[in-house]
Amino acid sequence: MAHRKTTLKDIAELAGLSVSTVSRALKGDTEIALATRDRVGKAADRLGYQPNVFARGLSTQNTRILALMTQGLHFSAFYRQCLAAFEKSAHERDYYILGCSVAQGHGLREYLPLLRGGMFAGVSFMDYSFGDVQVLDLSREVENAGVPYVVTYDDPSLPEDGYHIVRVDFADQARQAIEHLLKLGHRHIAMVAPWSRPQFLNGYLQAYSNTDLPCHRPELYNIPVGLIPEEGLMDSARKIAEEVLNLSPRPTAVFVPKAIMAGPLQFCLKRAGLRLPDDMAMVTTKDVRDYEYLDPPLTSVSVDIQEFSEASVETLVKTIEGGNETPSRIVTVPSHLIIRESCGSATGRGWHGLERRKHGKEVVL
Amino acid sequence: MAHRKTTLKDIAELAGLSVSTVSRALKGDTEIALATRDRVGKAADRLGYQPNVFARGLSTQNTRILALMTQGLHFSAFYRQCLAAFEKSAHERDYYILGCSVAQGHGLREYLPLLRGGMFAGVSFMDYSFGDVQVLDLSREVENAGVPYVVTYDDPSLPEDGYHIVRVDFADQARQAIEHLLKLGHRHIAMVAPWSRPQFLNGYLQAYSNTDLPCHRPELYNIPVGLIPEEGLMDSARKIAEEVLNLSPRPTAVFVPKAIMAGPLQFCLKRAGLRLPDDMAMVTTKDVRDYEYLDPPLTSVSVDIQEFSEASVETLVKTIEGGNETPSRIVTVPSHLIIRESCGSATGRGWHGLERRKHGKEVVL
DNA sequence: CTGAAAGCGCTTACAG
DNA sequence: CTGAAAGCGCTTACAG
Repeated sequence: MAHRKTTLKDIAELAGLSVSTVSRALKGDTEIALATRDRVGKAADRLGYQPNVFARGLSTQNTRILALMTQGLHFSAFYRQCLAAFEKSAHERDYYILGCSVAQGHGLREYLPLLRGGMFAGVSFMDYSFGDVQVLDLSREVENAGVPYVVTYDDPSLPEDGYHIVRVDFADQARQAIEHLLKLGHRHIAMVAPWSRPQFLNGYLQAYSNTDLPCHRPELYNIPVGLIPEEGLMDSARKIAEEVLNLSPRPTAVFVPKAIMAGPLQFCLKRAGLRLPDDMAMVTTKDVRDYEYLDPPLTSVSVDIQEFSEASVETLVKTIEGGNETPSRIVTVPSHLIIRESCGSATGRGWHGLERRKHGKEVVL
Repeated sequence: MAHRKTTLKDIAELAGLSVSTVSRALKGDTEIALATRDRVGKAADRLGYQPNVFARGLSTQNTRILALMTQGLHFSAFYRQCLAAFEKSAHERDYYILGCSVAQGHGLREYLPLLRGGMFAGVSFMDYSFGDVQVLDLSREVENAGVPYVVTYDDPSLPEDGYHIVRVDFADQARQAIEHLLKLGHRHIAMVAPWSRPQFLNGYLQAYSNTDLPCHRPELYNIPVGLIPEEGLMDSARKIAEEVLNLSPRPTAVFVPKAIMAGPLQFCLKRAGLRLPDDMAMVTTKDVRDYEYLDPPLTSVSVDIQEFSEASVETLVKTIEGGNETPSRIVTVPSHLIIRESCGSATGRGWHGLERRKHGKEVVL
């Protein structure tokens, strides 16, 4: 099918040098004469040289292959954008990244032999709940395999010491979102948050208490949702929309930290006859490009994906290269409010701000 | 972070044998005394041995890692089920499989260094159009890297010789679907097919000509669609629904080889006020479990995923292990009609068959 | 500034 | 039936 792959030896022969020199030249070792480095580079290009990842990995004990593990990767636009950003950060450090979708035992069968087989130089666990037993098992596997890892996206059930954590402050996100909505005059705000992230509720309550406004029955206005299978997205959204609309008094805004539901929920609310943003303001999290194309475009509070990925990759690479002695490291990536039109913004279509209009339409789901 | 990985040497020491013997024992070489094999197996288990993929790959020149490349992997339920099935087939042969989502140049940047770096023992190109220049470039890259590959899902623009192809007969799928619909009494049938797969139209026409029924303006009733970005799915579906419903005479059935659109299209048709299956029958392709949970459950014509994956992995592994001399191989995987309720089947809710009812409802999209 | 040599963890002819 | 040895393609002390 094809020519044998070109190796260091081929280059060495072509350039009349030893394999060791070629190896050093290629990695830009300044001990090697500049002229030599040049010559080697040219020869390598001419032969289309690409280092054999396996040989390199064996020799250095660093495969330079990182795994980004999360559940429902590729399902969520946010995860996919993260993967792309991780990739960018990894490449800058001459690492590769492979996205592994590992959810509740599923996908593990696929990656475990590779993990144990020394494939990965490090793994980043993204957006897992370490309260979940399955996830704990997974992390134990990784630990047993002797693979360095970082936990990105935090988790409350994780002790701080002994872990490398790139943290997103969920409570702060909720606080920012709710304060924004309170400032716009909303008083009854529903929240659709992941079951496993109680921090959002803390932030929600904190925002109210910061303003001295009364917080009406938070136990009802906060709607926790579990893991949603891809196929069940619209169905869940419809149910949630129903729940939101049946609250009394009817909320005028909804904060959706369960970001995967934001689009579907918006769709369902519109189908239910609501005019957005007038009848219902919306804020979500995990900002992605797609929010701009939704109607109305979604306001969100989110980490900057690139900044976040950068922090995660940097921490991971430091851990890998620093060896066992790397002190455990906690980084918190800040969250910012990104205002679009879903709360009635100035952008594009006038400022709706405080004047919420009553709607008399029949709501049909 | 963790104990050094256990190696063959560790087992050898524990069992009081040489590394070579341990290596052979572990792969079940019958030359090795059964008692020895046993002892080695026990020792390996006790130490939690897992062979280092890199060392093995280096030594055998076969990394045993396969790549399944397709665009929009994980986006489509079908692709994901395929990945799972490939995985199963691969594992039976002691291979691993990694899913790579590579679309129009995108994702390539990520996988190319790994590909060139000798990571993959083989790659399966799934459901690509080799008429596309980008795809040709990709295949050339793979070829230059000296990596064996198979083309699964066929392509008309591919010459047969010199390729290993696992083929799906698109024309036959269309013929089966349309014949099914014609038999049920439908006379005006819309088709939503991928732009890049003209074979579907051939099958469509053939079904009509087999029955001597007149085929009304196929150039209008066949609606070609291009690549649809994930975010644009519902929008596209809405547009397509509109197009279908504006055809005159209004079709009573639609065949959707662009399978990713089937669910969304069904949803839109329902939202447009149609009663399914009475007002519109539907057949699609790429059968997945999810079809069973849709309302009404979707009839489809499809290859059996496991059979298909098995054929693909088998062909690929033969090519890898057979070396350059493997004769080019073409396998066609048969397609079957899977009848559910979306054409008004006997299952569950009575037989609607020939009596199509007129509907007087307003159609709102 | 460059090269010879050992080693990463495995496999596989080749001896015995 | 088992072992010593070479080799896969790279990296990296260690000499010179």
